[in-house]
Amino acid sequence: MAKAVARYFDAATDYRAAVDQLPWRSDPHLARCLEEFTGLRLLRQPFGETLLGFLCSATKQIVQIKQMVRLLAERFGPIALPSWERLARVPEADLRKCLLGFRARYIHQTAQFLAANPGWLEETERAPYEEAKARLRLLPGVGEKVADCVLLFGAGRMEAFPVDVWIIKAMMNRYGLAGWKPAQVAHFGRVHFGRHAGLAQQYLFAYERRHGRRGLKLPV
DNA sequence: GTCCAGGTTAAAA
DNA sequence: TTTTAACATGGA
Repeated sequence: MAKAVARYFDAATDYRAAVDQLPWRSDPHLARCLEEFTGLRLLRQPFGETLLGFLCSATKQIVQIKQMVRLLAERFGPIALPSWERLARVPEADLRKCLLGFRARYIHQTAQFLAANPGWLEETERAPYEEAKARLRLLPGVGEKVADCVLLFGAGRMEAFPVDVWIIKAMMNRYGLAGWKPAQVAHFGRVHFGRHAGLAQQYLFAYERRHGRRGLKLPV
């Protein structure tokens, strides 16, 4: 498990330098997260696989997302995850059998689009952050959050700051941003955490998953 | 049985 | 422009 994941770490990233540029000196909560999760690393997964994984993620628990991805690999891979080229030849009804629910349509339509536009995904991966994000958002099922996840974990863009329910909770519980909407939280995150906001996001996420389980209000 | 899960979309206000 | 509901499914 650890081994399989480890090959996806981005060894080229200088994490010491990146972490040092985060505002931990003026942010006690971030400092606490950095201390508790020393050695935390970002995944660097293949771009297309990351897109597929996060197209499965909407309002699903992580264990269930893993299950969906595993079924896709077993059913259509069959060794690893199926390519988009392969997925384009899979009927939507067959995708639905992988517990995907309404996400099956997202994957099906995305596969059709990618099949009709060869090289589009590779170009997107190479594009500057804002442009890459805008392109990804053209795909059905890809909004702000998923686009940022694909760029952070699939392209190593550390300026991406995905805002999910855990980050909403973290901002509410640790930063007093109760009632803030996702777009507002995203803006705060980019401004407050800076160039490596995505790295900070992972620390906040890890901390909130460990300590913020259940309930919206928690002792800080 | 009810609520929620690493959201997005289209319609309605 | 902002808010609301629907979307599928399974675990807590």
